[in-house]
Amino acid sequence: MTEQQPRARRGRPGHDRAAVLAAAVALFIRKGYDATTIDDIAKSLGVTKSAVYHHVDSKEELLSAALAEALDELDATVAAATQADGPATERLHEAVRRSVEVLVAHQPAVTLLLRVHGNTATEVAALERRRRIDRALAGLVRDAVEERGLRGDLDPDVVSRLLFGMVNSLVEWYRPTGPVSGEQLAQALTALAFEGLDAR
Amino acid sequence: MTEQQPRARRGRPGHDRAAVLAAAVALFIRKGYDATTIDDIAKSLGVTKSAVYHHVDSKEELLSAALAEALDELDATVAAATQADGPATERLHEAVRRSVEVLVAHQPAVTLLLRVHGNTATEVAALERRRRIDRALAGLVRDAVEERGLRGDLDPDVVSRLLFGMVNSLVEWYRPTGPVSGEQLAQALTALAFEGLDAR
DNA sequence: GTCTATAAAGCGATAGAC
DNA sequence: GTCTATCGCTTTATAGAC
Repeated sequence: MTEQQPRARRGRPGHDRAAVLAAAVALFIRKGYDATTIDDIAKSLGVTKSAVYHHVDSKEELLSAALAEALDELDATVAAATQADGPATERLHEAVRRSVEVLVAHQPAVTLLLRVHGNTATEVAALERRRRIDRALAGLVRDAVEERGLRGDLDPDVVSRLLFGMVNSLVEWYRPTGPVSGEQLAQALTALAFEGLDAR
Repeated sequence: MTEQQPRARRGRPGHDRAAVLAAAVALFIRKGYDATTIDDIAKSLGVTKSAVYHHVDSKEELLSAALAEALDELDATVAAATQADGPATERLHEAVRRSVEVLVAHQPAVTLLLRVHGNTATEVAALERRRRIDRALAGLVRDAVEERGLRGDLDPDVVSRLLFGMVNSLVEWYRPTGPVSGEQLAQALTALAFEGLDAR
């Protein structure tokens, strides 16, 4: 996301690895990883398969790079929430808010992460990293319930699944270019989750 | 789901269409539709590819059957909530409760529906039916806000996405054989959504 | 950096025997 | 109801020219 536009040179496209990755991720999301062929990626860039293989070694490498981007961001979010001082309830609020920000800023990569099946070693490793993140967030919810910051009549593990299930569902519809800003979205989600939808 | 167990006959497995469908759906969920081969389905039943083709005409037909099951159930839920009498807020509560029930009772089929990409005509048609369902539920949320049954400071369309995004996320983790019953789950989800997580 | 050509393997689907 | 054998096509990936 740092640079783009291969500064159209007239004649040969002249793509680089980042351009191939971006094109691949867009197609992985639209068609699914397995249904996307190297030829699809090549055609979307206006080149042939061989040109794509000049920039990357394999199709799986493209998936791996996208998953690493998502996992690194989510790891940082969890680390911040786990290591910070203060009540667990406040740290949970912050973790939810930051998670929404990550999903908004890295929507393509996170979308792929949430759709991984575990068909290859790359995918299994990503699923394991994701499980660690989920466990850490569930621990935060438990702590918040124990310090009586959250209602105590609901199972903390179920609450954690529902809460972050709602957060993760954002990737299915939210687009930063739409009418809702990332901040509005985080506000609406935390309001729904912590205060509820009932009219006051 | 009406009958099962091909009443083990000793020797030839003797499968039927329902057994092939069940095996296929389980693999579609575990590996993804595109990554699942007819040979995978055959091997999971202990037969060869040709035996599978004796029961079904194509791989896509198996997906189509599962998607129809999910869509028929969700259509019925929406129809009940739309046509019932009474305040929209009460009908929304009921729609959420029934949606959870459908996801629990038809988890495999609904999981596939939520993962459809639109790569074939079958998938595009399923996505269109699903969009109609989502629109109807969003209309219910709007009506509930208008009659002041739900808080008015949040965008109804965003609320609808978040609420049913949370419901749909159930397919990613909930298993009827686990420690949480379907009723407990519906209770926890409606409590979170309408009352919120904050300690009273 | 991109091309043509091709190797090697996998996949959906069918034919015909038992 | 299941088998072996095979067709025809697609796909990942590589070799070598420009």
